[in-house]
Amino acid sequence: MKIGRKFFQREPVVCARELVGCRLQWGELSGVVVETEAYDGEGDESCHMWFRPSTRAFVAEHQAGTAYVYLNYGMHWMLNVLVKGRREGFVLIRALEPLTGLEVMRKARGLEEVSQLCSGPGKLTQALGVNGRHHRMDLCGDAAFGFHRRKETVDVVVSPRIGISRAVDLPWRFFVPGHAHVSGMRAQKKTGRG
DNA sequence: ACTAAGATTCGC
DNA sequence: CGAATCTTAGTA
Repeated sequence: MKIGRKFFQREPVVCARELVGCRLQWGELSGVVVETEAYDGEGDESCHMWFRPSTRAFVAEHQAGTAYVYLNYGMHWMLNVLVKGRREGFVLIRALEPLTGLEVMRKARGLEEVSQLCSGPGKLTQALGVNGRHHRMDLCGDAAFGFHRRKETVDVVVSPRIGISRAVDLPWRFFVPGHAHVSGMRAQKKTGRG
C-alpha cells in the first residue's frame, strides 16, 4: 500500500523511524529502507533549514512528501523527503536493501557486491539514478516513485547521526540492527570516547 | 570575485 | 588519511 501525504504531515523524527522497513519504489528499481535520519528545522543546527535561506524557501513553497535532492561534496546526491507536521524538516534516506533492478544498480555503481549497492546515502542515489532532476518531485503523487508499506516487519534501533559536525548527539538515526545493507562509515568505527 | 564548509565515497 | 568536486552563502 502506497504511503500517502498524511504520513509526512507529522514530525520528522516520527517519519524517519517509521520509514525504516518500508519499500522505496523508484521506477523499475526498488529496495527496502533500512536506514534513515531525521533533520528538524526547529533547533537542529545540522538541518539545512537552520543555515540556508534557500532551503527555508523550499519548505515554505512545497508540500509534505516532496523530494528534496541536493549535491553534497560536489559529487554525491542526497535523497530527502520534506516533512511538514507540527515540526518541519526532512528525512534523509541513508540505505536500502535492493529488491528489484539489481543489474541496473550494479551497472550504475560499477560493482557486483549487493551489499555495496545502496549501503550509504550517496551510494543509493548513484544506484537508483537519483539526481537534481528529481528535486521537487512529489513522492506522494507519482505512482512509480514513492514509498510503500510492507507486510514484513523489521527491528529498528536508534543512534546519533553520522557524518555531521553540529548537533552530533541528537539520537535521530534509525536503522535495522546488524543489517548487511546499513551504511558503514569511518565515523561509525570512530567510537572515540576519551 | 574569493573563501569556507559540507547529511560522502573510494583508494592508498 | 586525504583527494575529488561544486553549490550555497557570506564578505569585499
